[in-house]
Amino acid sequence: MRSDARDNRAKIVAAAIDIIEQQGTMASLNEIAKRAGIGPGTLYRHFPTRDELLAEVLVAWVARVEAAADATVITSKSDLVDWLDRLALVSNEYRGLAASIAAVADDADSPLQSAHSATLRANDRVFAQGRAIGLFEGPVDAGTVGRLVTGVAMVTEQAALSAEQTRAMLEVVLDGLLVRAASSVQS
Amino acid sequence: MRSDARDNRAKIVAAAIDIIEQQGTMASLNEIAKRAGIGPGTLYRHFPTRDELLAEVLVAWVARVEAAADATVITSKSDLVDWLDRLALVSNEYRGLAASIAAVADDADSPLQSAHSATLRANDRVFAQGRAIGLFEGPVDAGTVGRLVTGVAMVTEQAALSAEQTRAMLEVVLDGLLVRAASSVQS
DNA sequence: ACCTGAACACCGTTCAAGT
DNA sequence: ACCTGAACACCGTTCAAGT
Repeated sequence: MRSDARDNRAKIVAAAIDIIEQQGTMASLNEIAKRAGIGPGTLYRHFPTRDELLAEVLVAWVARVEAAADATVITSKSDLVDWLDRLALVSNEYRGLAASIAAVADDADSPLQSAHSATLRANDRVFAQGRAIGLFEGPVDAGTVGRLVTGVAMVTEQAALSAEQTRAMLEVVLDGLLVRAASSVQS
Repeated sequence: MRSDARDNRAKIVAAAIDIIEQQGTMASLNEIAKRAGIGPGTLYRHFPTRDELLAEVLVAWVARVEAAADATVITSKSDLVDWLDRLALVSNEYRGLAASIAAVADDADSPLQSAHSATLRANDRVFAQGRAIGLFEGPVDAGTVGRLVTGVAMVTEQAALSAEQTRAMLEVVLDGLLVRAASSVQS
């Protein structure tokens, strides 16, 4: 890789982080190119699809999601709600992010796959803690949980819901999960 | 209203129904105008915003939602899941519909408000049946239910989920609602 | 090998000019 | 009073021409 190419690539990613932070995952690629000080063709040369660029922008995000899961200690049911809440929040860290990741759920070859599977794994680990301390016993389908949280994140963004409205949904979701997994703790 | 104006309005709505059925709520307005055989300016004269046009397209849809609620008889918990399933399906009748309606949730003056409140009322009536036959006793927040179903509908579309995956989410949601409303029926 | 930027076919939206 | 359709500022995307 030539040094000017390497420089340009870095400039594109920096500009993308900047602009996607402000405008969301659907931000104009031409605008990102302009902000990076390069021609649109150069952006396409380095990132033939929007998702490839987005994947690069999300590298730090994925790390943060995994760190959040690692830092989470579950000692009660409300800790699990807190976790789901945090996950929904993080899924909306950039506008359109939840939708961008959801759109890729069944495409194993997508450059965004690591972002998608990172949230699944994070969820899995946290729920494993819940099981370990006896909050429930039966199986909890990680896919269903992930999809529910994504759905909650998507409405939250689209309808500009308050934190309380979002949490109310997640409490319902968690209660549903716990009943179905034969929770030993009620209410 | 002049007769040519009335004709044009009807042609626009017919074209909009056609094209929105195929392409979803975000279909190109210029394309709708072209299909209607009129200039784009004429479309904007009759429908200054996309939502005003969409509201017209949804008149029949709203009637169908209310008819569906009227035709629904709840005799068991699984009937309620069936209802939620039906509501999610109907929310995705046009691509982008769930999102279009959600975006308008807190705007009482939106032309789409009748579409939004129709789903809320429909839900309310069906859940009232559930309460009447003793499936639960406590209050169920219609807003929370509506948002959850919308969220489920949105992920379903975005991630191209199967009917089974969607239903799995709705079963969790309903169980959560019932626990929180002090259900007298378990599993 | 890589970059530029004009060009293409589209958007939504407006508005002078027509009838 | 209503309609037309060219025009504007934008998209995403491509590709000849440059270095």
